[in-house]
Amino acid sequence: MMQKTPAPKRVATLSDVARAASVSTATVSRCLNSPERVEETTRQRVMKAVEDLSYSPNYGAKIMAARRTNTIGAVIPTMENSIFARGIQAFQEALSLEGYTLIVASSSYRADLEEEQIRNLIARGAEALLLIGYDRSDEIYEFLENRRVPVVLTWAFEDNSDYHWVGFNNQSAMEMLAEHVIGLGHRQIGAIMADTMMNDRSRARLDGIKNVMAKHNINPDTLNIEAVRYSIETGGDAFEKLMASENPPSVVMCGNDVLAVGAMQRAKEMGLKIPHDISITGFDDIELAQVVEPGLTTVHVPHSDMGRKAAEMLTSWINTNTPPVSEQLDTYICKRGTLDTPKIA
Amino acid sequence: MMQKTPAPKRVATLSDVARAASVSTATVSRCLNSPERVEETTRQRVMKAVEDLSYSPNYGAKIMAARRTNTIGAVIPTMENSIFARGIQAFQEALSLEGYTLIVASSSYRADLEEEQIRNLIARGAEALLLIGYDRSDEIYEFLENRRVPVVLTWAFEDNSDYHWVGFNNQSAMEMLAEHVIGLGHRQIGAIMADTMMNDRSRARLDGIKNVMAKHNINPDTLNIEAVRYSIETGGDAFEKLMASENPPSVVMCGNDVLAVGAMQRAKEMGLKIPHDISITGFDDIELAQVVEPGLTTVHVPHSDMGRKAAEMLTSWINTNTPPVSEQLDTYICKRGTLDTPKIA
DNA sequence: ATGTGTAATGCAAGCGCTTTCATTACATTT
DNA sequence: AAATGTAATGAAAGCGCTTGCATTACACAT
Repeated sequence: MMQKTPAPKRVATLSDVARAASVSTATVSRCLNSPERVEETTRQRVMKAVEDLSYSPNYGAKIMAARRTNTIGAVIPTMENSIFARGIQAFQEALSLEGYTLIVASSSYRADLEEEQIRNLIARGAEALLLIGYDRSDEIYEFLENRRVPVVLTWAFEDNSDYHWVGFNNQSAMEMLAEHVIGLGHRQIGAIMADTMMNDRSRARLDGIKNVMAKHNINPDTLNIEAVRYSIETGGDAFEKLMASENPPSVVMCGNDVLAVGAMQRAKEMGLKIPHDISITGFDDIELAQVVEPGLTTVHVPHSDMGRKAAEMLTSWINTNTPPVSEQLDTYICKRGTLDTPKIA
Repeated sequence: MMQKTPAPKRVATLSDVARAASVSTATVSRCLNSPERVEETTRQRVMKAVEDLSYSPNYGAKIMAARRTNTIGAVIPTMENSIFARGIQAFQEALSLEGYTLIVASSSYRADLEEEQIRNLIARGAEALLLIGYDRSDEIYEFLENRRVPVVLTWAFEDNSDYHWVGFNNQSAMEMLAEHVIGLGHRQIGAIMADTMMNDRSRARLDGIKNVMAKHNINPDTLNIEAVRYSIETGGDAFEKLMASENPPSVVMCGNDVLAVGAMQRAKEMGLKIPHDISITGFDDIELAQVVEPGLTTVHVPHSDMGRKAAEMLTSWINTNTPPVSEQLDTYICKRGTLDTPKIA
């Protein structure tokens, strides 16, 4: 079987089925989409033909004729690590409850690719979109608005915004953590963040740290920042660089858990005891954070809630044609074992 | 903006653009799909109209008219943890190099959902499919064959098979690990596996352990098995159960890394030292495995290679209409710190 | 028998695009 | 000036489906 893919025989269409079952295409269509509207005996005959011919509807034709796709799209920066996994999983579960299908695309944190993916999803018939953060070109927002596409922005939150959000305030979340860190006595702080170009979440988190430093009369310019791509490896490299600087930090605050775990690993390799010799914090509270040792002190983000609520907002928006009200979710500090008072020099 | 979604004004179509630019729809289509075939000045006029109207092609119409989708589908058991993430990421990167788009669906390890998703992807125009393992109904294989859909099976491998594979032999991979484990002196073995119903990988791995036990004259019936869903939590619970049994194992071999990490965590909570008091092994070698402490001894699976090769096979199959030859990839034991000789009772 | 209401079915238009084939416009050759 | 070739464009035929409307079949009431 499948050995030599025989001459590409045409695939069965609705009218093939109709012919085989000696009915009209309309009847076949109804059998498939609203079976109660066709008589039992006819339906059985039709279904048999469907079966025999391995018929499967052509989606293109279907959405064109029906003008509905029941599809919602999401474009996320990456599928590689699990930062977005839990949220998207919850999103998709909630969507399927409402009868929608999710299609996901990833942008590799690149604005141009994201834009392409957005257009792609729309072209593919996505009736609404979940997007991460808000840093993107005016053109694409304009495009979305022209097409009247319901869009909900997640993983961030902004008051008095024209957009619709379900997320959290990255800056104040990080401020909370920074307060805690500085309260513990840390003065020399290092930061490992994602590149802040076109990454509003990362930028907000960084601003959070700086704000709190300023508030406590620590010159924000003394914040030693490494901007890198998200990965365990790069997190480790950044950590090493930070520690090699002339005023090595007593705490390294990381833009997310992946980076933090990379830093932790490298610290261990360098013979540093966490948190005795060096404190490290993360952001996101993904699986990884509770699995490393010691457990990573991080900011807990309500991934599942966010996904679920985003789904509710979007489906209700589609159904009622009324934009939903934005919703701000809470984060909290998840204290585990990587943060302590600074080591006495 | 977006404040109250005004009356759902019709979205621009190709002919709207054509009218706006005073050309025929054919010309607009050519501008978009083979710009070199239309004169510079005309093209500019058309592109301006496209821009002005925020035109975006209707995918349904497009695939219907062009009879091509440039889309390849994959259905994976879960997106939640990162077991499949690296492989799929590589798959998608390789595909996009060839000009294909990937659409992913997940089945939650449920055969019925997987079948639904497969039909869905086909209906949506997937020209080929990547599937995990081979446990699925005859009907769906028949369906796929009738429709002449190129399908490559991954994460497993079988010789002399009618299907096309790019993967590895789960059983012999696990046998290799079991040999090592038993060679270290372990006799009382525990296993935490995914439910083996409709999960060929899990079944093969389990068989691997039993085989090697038999070979070394250890009664395979003494293998203490816990079958659970994949998660850290359930892995921990299973571990606890295993240790509470009357002949607690000196080593717990887990069906994958997620389970193993769960077991490790619980072991620590129970005050057990790894690997001194208890040895634990995993399977997959995902990120998690190198991050826990001690590092998890596990079977390394060539995720990225598998994804990349699967993409090559599928695109070449589509292009040449010739099924590719299957490819078996190697796994190896990744020795880290969770496996040692059994503790002397 | 005839009339009426209802459920089952068919007819055919049209969804928005691509593509073949024909036409037109223009440059080049004779 | 006529003939020829070439590049740019347009006309129109579908692609496979849904669905509004028309038709038919049949049960029941008159």
